[in-house]
Amino acid sequence: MSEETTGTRSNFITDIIDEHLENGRFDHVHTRFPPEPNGYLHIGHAKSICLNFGVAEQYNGLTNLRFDDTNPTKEEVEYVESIKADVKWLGFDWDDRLFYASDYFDPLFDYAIQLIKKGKAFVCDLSAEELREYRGTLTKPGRNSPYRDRSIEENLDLFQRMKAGEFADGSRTLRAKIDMSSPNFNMRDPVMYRILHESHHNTGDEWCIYPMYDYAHALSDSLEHITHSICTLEFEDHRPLYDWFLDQLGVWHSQQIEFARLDLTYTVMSKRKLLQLVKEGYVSGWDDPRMPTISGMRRRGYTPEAIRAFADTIGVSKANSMVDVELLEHVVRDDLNNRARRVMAVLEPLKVIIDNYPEELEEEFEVPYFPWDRDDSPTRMVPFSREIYVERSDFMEDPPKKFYRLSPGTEVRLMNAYYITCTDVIKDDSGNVVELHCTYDPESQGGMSPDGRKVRGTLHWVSARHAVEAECCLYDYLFTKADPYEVEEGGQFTDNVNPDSLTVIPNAKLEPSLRTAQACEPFQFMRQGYFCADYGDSSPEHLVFNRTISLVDTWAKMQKQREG
RNA sequence: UGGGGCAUGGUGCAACGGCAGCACAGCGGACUUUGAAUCCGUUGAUCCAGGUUCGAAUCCUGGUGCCCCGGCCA
Repeated sequence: MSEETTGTRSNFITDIIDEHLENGRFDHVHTRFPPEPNGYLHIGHAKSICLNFGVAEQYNGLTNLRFDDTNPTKEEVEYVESIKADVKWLGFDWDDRLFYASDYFDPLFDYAIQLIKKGKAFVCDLSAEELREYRGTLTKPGRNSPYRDRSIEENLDLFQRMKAGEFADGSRTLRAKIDMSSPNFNMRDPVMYRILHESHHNTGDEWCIYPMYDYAHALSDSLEHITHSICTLEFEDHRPLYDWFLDQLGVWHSQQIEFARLDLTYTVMSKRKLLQLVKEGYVSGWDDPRMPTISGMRRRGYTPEAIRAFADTIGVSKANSMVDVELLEHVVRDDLNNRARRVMAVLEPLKVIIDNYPEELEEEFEVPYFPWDRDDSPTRMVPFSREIYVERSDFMEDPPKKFYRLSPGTEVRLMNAYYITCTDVIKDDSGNVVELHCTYDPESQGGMSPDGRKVRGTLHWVSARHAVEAECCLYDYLFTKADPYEVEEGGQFTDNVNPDSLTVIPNAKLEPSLRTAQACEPFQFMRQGYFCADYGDSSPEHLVFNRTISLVDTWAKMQKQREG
């Protein structure tokens, strides 16, 4: 039923929800997307966003955006702004339900008092190192803190004074009183509050004690009456603690559900690692088009629809897996194929002089942007003249078999213009081809000849006199290894950074219509790939285009196979 | 036997006791004013061993492999 209306497949999460709806555990669906504002969102977060918003939509439910901002040492407003922008850009709407865990510091404090009064929490004076020692090991149970049996009154007093700022960072914590012999570390009297004399991006200096994730998250979900709290696999062990807090307090009890995070080949997906790439200058910033961040992908020319289609395609499960980046690329190409205007641009120009074309003559051809829909497509005028540029790789003096492009004596079609035949090859002293001379067939205007003779090769071109120059950035994978973490002894993932991930072409030749391209507006440079003007660096005076992704290149693949 | 989780073509996801299917990748072909797109065809999988059953990817038992957990991070 829900499948037909949204196109979303069912999965183990919708199975759980269906069960809850049937057995009456819940009568509606309310999810949340809870990022910590300590970095920019990446494609892995996009999966989670699509999941949370998608599942809610599927059940006519709601989704909150909540910033999980309980650690002021890592969080910044720059990040909250970028996260809001990214979620919006992806096409999701939290309406007026924008929350911060830090909005709940007061009620969270009150809940902590309640737990103390119930004898379920205590102030502990153990140092961090001592606490680690008391916690035990994987196989050995922990030991009770010597402060575990403080009176409720003393705990209340101490906790208030922690809040009042009487104690130094790290000198005391508030801990839940659970079970130091639990095989699950999260239940060995976990820390609920730590002292941090640190300014918070949202609450400023109002607080010097901050709640820990497990405590804050469970209760934030509860306060917002979230039904299904969807998170990643590593929190599976935390669920008993999540449940414990809510049970002890007897409050609204959300169901935590864990799924496998996204892992992509040739990509790192941890905010810490991405931050390192930014800080150490491997990329120009969080929104560098090579980054797997949502802002990087946006800048590169991916559309929100493509990213959502990708999330849809990969599905969701509990199995750790590594998605092949080619799947992402396929979805991006598929999306762009349907929306990108077709234009002509020459990346590596080779001058062609058409000897029998009149020197002063200029023609303009009206060319549709969507060639498969000639009648209804918008068009633009493309100028033609005696000297044009073609792609250097479209000429070979000594071509192999099945090379359908230009070579001495062969005839090819200039897309939407004329047939030309190469008559002469001009080289410099070192033997490099610098210029081609051709003749054209005036009868073949528009790219068809009246005699119907077949011309196999079709080339894109740009009139030299009218060409607009642009910088073009071509991107390759940021890493040379499918798994960037596969390193030599003592190495680290940055050893696998691809030194050729960015190729800048300083002066590509574009057809003049591209002068007015809008940032992020998708174009297909025919026979090359999808490109868009860079929203940061491009201007009418200095055009900069990013290659979003190349076209599938069967010819290049054949060549490679021949070599290998 | 510390605890928790996961195993289906090369990759990701379905099949919920009844013919193992979809997408990507691969391979072959058609078409083509993009060596793109499109269209058609096609190779290829249930971790292992037992058991229950007329029938098991699915249920049971025992193995094996991989992932997560000893922050006052999230």
